[in-house]
Amino acid sequence: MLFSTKAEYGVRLMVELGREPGSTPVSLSSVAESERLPLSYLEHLVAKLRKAGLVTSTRGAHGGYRLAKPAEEITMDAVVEALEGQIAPMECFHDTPDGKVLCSHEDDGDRACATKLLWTRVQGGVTKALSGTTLAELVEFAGPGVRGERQTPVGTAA
Amino acid sequence: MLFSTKAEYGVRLMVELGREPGSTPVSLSSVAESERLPLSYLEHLVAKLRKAGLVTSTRGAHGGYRLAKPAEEITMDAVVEALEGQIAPMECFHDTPDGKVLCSHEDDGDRACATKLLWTRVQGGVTKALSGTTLAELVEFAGPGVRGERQTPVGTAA
DNA sequence: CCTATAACCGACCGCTTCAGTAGGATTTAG
DNA sequence: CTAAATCCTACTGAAGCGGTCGGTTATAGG
Repeated sequence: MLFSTKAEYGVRLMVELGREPGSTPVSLSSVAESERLPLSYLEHLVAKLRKAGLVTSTRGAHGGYRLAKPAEEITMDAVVEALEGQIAPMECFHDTPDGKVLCSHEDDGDRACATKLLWTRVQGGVTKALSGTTLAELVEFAGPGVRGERQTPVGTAA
Repeated sequence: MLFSTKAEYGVRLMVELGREPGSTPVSLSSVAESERLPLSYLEHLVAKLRKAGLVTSTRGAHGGYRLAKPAEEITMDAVVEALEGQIAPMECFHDTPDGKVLCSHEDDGDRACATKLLWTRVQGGVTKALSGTTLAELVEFAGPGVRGERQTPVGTAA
């Protein structure tokens, strides 16, 4: 498996938040219920999302979480990276702040690391897929939620 | 990390075999030495490659491993899959024999799984990168090996 | 003020995988 | 016969995964 359920659950959580009109915060427990996921585990995941600046929280009664910016401006590479950590195909594969790709085995004399070409291509494929997908797309793809905000019900004739 | 060192080591091993003219088998110990990898660990990896039909072995003294087919005909998706197992972005994500993509959460009523769109794209990006790369490309990219078969030394003027 | 509801935080736990080691059995060239 | 090699199984320490638990803080409503 390329990713763990942290990415799966976390993305589902983000979609759930993205469904909400905007101003009203959504409680984790309601997300846990509608997605049938353990609340206490979601707490860990949402903490990562918050630290990454993707969601904001309001504490106390009637509190909950909201998207930090509109769903159209949230690309999934940021979301997945917040949840899973740096996305690289291989341990020896860091991309530096300035966008370069490094491989720890580069010092093997002058010859290039045999696998670098392959991992670079894989890296490219993944990041392209992730950064080319916005949260808004997923929200629309998922359709209306379990909760009852059924305006313009998708799937039925207008 | 998307992949473990099993893929890294295994690919390096394949490249090492791909460097050889063809008929003479390469012993694992020589691969282990030139790639500076633990021999006994390579044994596990090469077993997977052999079971996947990517390499053939000859036992006994002067034995070793050879590619089962020319490097141009070996695509890296087969190699990585042999080493890492089924390549899917997410646990709930199987591709059936007939090429379809399945998601375990499909039964959540009639609405599609929110994350399916995302994982499908990631899957596509990865498999495209892997299946679009042949072992021959990597062998050429890596340049001449540590062993002394220096005909047409790359990097020096002809 | 009290209480219910919520976000926060850290410790813990069983399980699986990873990376590697160890020891042996079998095959084969010289 | 012996050295070199593949082959096979079992084991191990460390880390991550998926999840639980208990407790602290903050806040809206009565």
